[in-house]
This record gives sequence, C-alpha cells and structure tokens, in this order.
Amino acid sequence: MLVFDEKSCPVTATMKVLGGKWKAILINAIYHTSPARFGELKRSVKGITQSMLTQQLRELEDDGLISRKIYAEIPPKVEYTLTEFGLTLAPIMQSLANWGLAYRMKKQKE
Amino acid sequence: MLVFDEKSCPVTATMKVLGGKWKAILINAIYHTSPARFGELKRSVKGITQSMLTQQLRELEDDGLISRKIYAEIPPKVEYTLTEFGLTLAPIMQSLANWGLAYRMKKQKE
DNA sequence: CTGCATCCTTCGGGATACTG
DNA sequence: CAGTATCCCGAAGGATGCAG
Repeated sequence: MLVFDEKSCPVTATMKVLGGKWKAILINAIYHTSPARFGELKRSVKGITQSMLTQQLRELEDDGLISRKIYAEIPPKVEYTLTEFGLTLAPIMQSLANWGLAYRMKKQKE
Repeated sequence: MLVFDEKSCPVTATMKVLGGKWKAILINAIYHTSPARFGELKRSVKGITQSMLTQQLRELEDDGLISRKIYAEIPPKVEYTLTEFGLTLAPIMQSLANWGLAYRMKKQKE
C-alpha cells in the first residue's frame, strides 16, 4: 500500500520551508524587489511586524533561500536577495500565483 | 512602489488553501489513491488523527477541491476523489514534490 | 467504518519597548 | 535604519470517548 509520511512525501518538505503566514509572500516580494532592503520589505509586505519580518528572514536565510548583505554604514543598510537555490523556487511561485488567480475567479462566481 | 498584500498577491490565496500541516499531503494522497476511502487515508497518511482527518477533508471539500461519496452500506463506506478543480492542483503538487527532493539533496550535502 | 463532541496543549504570530 | 528582548494571545493541532 502507498504510504504518505514526511520521509516518502517530499511535498511536506517543501511546505515546511514555504509554510506559515509570511514565507511565500516574502520570497515573492524579494524576488520582485531584489535587492530588497529591510525597511522596504517592511513597507511593501502589508501587515507584517518588524519582529515577524526579522524572524522569517532569518529562517529563510537558514534554509539557504536568501542571502543577507550588511553595509557598514550609518544609517545601517541591509539588503536581501534570493540565492541561486532560492531562485529555483521561481517556477513554484509562478504556479502558486496562477492557481491563486484561478481560485479567486471560481470563488467570485459562487 | 510594489506592494504585497492579500489582494495583490494571489500566492497568499493558494497558501491559505494548501497551508497547514495536512492539506498538501492529503491532496497528494487522494490524488495517488483515488478513490480514497476514509480508513485508507487514515492508515496511509502517517501520524494524522481521526479528528484531524475529518476536519481537513471537510475544509478541502468546502474549497471545492475534493468530493465525498457516501455509500449507504453496513459497514459505512465513504470515498474521496479530487474534483475537476482539485485536479488543477496536480502541476503544483508535482513541482512542490520535485523541489522538495532537490531541497533534501542540498541538506544532505551540508 | 466513519464521524462528531469535548477538552487540552502547543506554538505561530503579534504588540510594545528598547538598542547600536 | 535595522534589529533584539519580552510578554501575550488565539488558533491550529491533538487525545479521548461516544454514536450511527
């Protein structure tokens, strides 16, 4: 019989990385803004708090999806970009966006 | 300036439907088992509890992704299948699975 | 076999204030 | 400007028992 668990279902692994309320939208934002500054993200990603933004960015960094460049300036400046590996998410983001649009269309009719 | 919120970012809509701990894996399981019986899913989706399974299936049904067919038999029998709309998730599931594999490969090297 | 109700726990997410 | 440190809450997730 087929079995679906964390080991045999890679879908789960992806969802862990992209899951939660902010990860996907952040990847998307950085992808379209690159390089993205911290304050810039804070302004463009509506509703996210500073602490959440910091936390989520760290987790994405730990997963190797984004890289963080610190400029030793006053005032401080930090830029985020997708890593090469993070860029491999592009097709997924694209299909997620497309499907989201289709889903909305469907909901509207109802 | 670009803005990323729930209205302008369809990715978010998709993640709401596919988010949480079980949705994606359930879609995947039903896709590969169709038609899938309740008990069958309970056995194949490792770690899920009965109540969670029921709840998640209902939500997927409400979103129009799966359909539920009840057989008036003793013992009871219920079958779940992806709806036509649910099937449009197939390419996403595929890319999620592929990326998950790549992610694992990368983690192994580290 | 399938499903609901109840109760409980965990943790993701958030508000606020403070720092270099 | 970018980030940390606390404290807090609600919802997601889970265990268990009962029912058709």
